[in-house]
Amino acid sequence: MPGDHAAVTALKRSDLARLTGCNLETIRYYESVGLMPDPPRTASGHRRYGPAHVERLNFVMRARDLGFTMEEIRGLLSMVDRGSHTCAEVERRGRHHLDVVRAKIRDLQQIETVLAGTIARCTGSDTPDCPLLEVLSEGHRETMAGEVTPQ
Amino acid sequence: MPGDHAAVTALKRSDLARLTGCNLETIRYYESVGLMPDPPRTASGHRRYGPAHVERLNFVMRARDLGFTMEEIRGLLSMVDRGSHTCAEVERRGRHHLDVVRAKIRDLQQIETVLAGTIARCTGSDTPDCPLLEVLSEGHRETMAGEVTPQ
DNA sequence: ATAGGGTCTGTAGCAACTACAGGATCAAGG
DNA sequence: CCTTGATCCTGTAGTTGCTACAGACCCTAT
Repeated sequence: MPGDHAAVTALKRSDLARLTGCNLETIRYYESVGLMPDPPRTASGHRRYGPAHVERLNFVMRARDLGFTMEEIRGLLSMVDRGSHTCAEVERRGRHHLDVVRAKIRDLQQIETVLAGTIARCTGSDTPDCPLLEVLSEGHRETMAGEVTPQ
Repeated sequence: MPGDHAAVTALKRSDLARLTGCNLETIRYYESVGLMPDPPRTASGHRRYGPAHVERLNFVMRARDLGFTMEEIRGLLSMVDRGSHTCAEVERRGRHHLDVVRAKIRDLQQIETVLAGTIARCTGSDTPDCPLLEVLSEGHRETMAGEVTPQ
């Protein structure tokens, strides 16, 4: 009789990876950093996951897709886990993250402007003279893309 | 008689850092990864820099400000060092980088759209119900911010 | 001569994974 | 029942682009 009742719905790590699209190793990583709970194990030590783990991992991956840092995700999850979350607090954190995203967009747009404008002056010829190299060689740093948020 | 003729214009690492605005440790790092050449040393092993090093470091920092990866910067520099660069080739690499920058902008704008739209539905109240948490809990990953370029 | 700075090296840490080595275990076929 | 190949386990190293520290030198000024 292979497997008991509980094991019928139990998922191996590879199943969880397949179901969520998450990398196999990343699941173990999320476990090690506390984003995923330690799952129950078989007698021989193999992880067994249930529907709750699928939901949890999907939450993490969707937050990741929205660019939340692991620290932010950990914060959101621990609020939810403690049941101590309010819409106001989640919104506050969301807005903060939105500010960060918008700052990154602005930085990248600044880069795009300089880069596109410079490349537009390129001749595409086989001569060594090149507007882009000139900008890199003689441009003033402070007018290019001021101290950018770490990507 | 302190210092010979050559040493009059010689810069210490801290001088180079101050002149360029580059972090002191980063200079050594750039040296270790081959972006900066090994500078001449005093008898006791202290690095001494000249104007060429200032220019080189400024080039690296401006390229960094434009979001070029170290691999790309290395490539540009080695072309210039060999004197084998052409505007056409530099432009090609610049355009490639521009494509990457634009892809990042698109990804972030996608994130911004979802995030801003979701947060706009937040009530800011002390209830646990929250549109953002709902999106993270039940949203479909493929409609959020499709497989993003690694930031 | 000595006190305080600066410099030297090597190494560890950050985010957020990804990948491998080397061993244990599972599941299916013969 | 046993073998074989796939999967699982753990720990650890690599990635990018730095930054920071420890502990040992060295340099300069008083």
